[in-house]
Amino acid sequence: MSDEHRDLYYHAPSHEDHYDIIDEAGGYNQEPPSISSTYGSQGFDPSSYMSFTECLHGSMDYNSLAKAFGMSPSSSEVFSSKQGNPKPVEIGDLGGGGNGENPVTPNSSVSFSSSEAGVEEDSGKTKKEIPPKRSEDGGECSKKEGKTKKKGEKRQKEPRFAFMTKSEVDHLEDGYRWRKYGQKAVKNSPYPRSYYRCTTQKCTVKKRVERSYQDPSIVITTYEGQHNHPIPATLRGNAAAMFSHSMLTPAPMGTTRPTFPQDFLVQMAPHISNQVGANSMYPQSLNNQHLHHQYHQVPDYGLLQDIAPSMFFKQEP
DNA sequence: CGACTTTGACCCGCGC
DNA sequence: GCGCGGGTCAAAGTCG
Repeated sequence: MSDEHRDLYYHAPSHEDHYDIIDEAGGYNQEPPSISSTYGSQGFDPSSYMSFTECLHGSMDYNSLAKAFGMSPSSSEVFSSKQGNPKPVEIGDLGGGGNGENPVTPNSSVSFSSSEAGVEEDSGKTKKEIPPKRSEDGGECSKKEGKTKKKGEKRQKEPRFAFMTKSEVDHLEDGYRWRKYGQKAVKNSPYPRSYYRCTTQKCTVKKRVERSYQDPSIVITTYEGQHNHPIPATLRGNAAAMFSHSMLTPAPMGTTRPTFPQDFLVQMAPHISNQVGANSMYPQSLNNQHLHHQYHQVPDYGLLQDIAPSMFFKQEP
């Protein structure tokens, strides 16, 4: 795919989920980036402003998210802020279907993506997401039944958000409790991908965690679904506050609002690193153990493809 | 003892 | 039809 690096083309497997990855170029080791200048041209709609917390809690819809991202709800785009030269790129499934290649930016620190829920189906892998659960969980159908969903029937796709973070630990604390239910070797990568499920009853949120094979310091975390419950009390202290304050409240007049998802991260970084507070997605531990490592600038967008060719789509089909 | 992790097996969809 | 790869299951092991 070397020639295609510039094209950012990804052969999206039809069965794969598409979601968007937004690479942020905050540059946290320096000073907080100028949010408005970086993405101002992307047409962000302030009214669509929302937080990750909202996303996770289901209080926002994907169209809104997409809107907030400045993209069409049905498209998959990636925005890279390469030095004030934002470039939207479509991307494909980050982990899932993919080929296992780890889409990561060596120099980027936090990026995230999303996909719309229920917009497209997922052919098979998600089947168990709506699972008639298994007996152990309390009376579900047999595993087979769960899998035997009607053939043509499309499974509902859960919304997804993928984050690329620079961290030494694979499993970043995000305020929720997760149970690992699987681990798979990733093709073309020496690092395995771990699968986690929210331990809260009835919460079907899952997340995948994998490490970039190109840059082992980067961890790709993909959230799938939306939490239908608050952050566990024990963790909430740090986790929930941040967003509610820094992200959810309307921007004061004259202040700058982030225009893109990555900006959320950018904006939130200082909060995370300076406050004892966090949000549902980047709570306390991030704050303590990881975030200070996470924000790095993306020097060159092309690099993203070098690193994660499987994840990016060409802008035009 | 409950919660969580590990890990091999299994299932399914897709491409060839 | 077969093989591959991703995703999930579930038994066994580990930990506090």
